[in-house]
Amino acid sequence: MKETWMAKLKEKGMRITAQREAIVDILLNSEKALDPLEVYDLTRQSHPSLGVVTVYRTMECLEHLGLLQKVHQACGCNKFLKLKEGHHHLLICTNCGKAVYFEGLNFENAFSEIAENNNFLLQDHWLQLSGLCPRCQKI
Amino acid sequence: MKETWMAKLKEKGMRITAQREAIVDILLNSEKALDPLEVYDLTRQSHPSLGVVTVYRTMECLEHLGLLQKVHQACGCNKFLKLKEGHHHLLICTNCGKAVYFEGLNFENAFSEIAENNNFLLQDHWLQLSGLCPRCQKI
DNA sequence: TACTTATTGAAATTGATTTTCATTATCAAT
DNA sequence: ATTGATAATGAAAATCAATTTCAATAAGTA
Repeated sequence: MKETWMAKLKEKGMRITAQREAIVDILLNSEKALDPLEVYDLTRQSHPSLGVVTVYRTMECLEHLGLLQKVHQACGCNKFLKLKEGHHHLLICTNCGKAVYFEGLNFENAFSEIAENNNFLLQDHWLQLSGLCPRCQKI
Repeated sequence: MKETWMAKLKEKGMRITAQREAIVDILLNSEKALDPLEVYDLTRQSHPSLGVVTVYRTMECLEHLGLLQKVHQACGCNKFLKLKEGHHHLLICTNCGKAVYFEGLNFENAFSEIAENNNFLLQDHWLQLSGLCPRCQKI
């Protein structure tokens, strides 16, 4: 996974640096969406000299490369999650933030119909479920 | 409509002021979601001495009273729209921002099933469609 | 190894939002 | 109507996230 990400960076002419590797490590190992300042704090534990700006810039790149996806939550709208190819709908734990991509669902037709009924030309949709993950239900 | 809103303010022990009336007018007459600074600019056209702080505070109250709903869009996550009772799903124009509540849709069961499949306890869901409104399709 | 150029991080800047506080205005009780 | 308690207002200061600037540094190719 990490190899894929670093290869994609290189492919775009970007350089592999210790900072970028550390940031990527944090993002790939997190099961919840993180905002730049959270990534900054986590990454600095192993890389204290890291600057915030680098985190902002790196995360912006990763989003443009299609490796990260922006996730909106009650606790903030600047959170990013590793993108799973082909999946855009998330189930998010309201307690710990754990995010899971779910599948086996096709609402496209229903959405188109609604748009038509309102004379809109459908371009996109946004669906997100939230609740308690298995672990947080037990606490 | 405005009477209902002002009555609700009064009911909660809040006072009716010229500023609040002006802000409520703007929000009730807008067919798109607005953020505090947009409301500030629009309201100042008829009420130049208005302060930004008052707009922030008033909108926060209106949200707590259940009269305004927060709407997240590509163009910002601090936008507020008058809440239509019982409706939470929106169709939003990507060009002009026009927002329409739609109905005739019940995904509750499908959503519950997805949550169950992932061992999550469903608490909430968030669905928003976006596209071009009738007017913007013609431009 | 040297050199080109992308990357970095500190500091300054911006822009939105919040807090503070003295002044003003609302509204209930006279 | 007048008064008075107190809610509301708005200017200014403070805060906080995010962006820009720029000189120093490091990556990776030649």
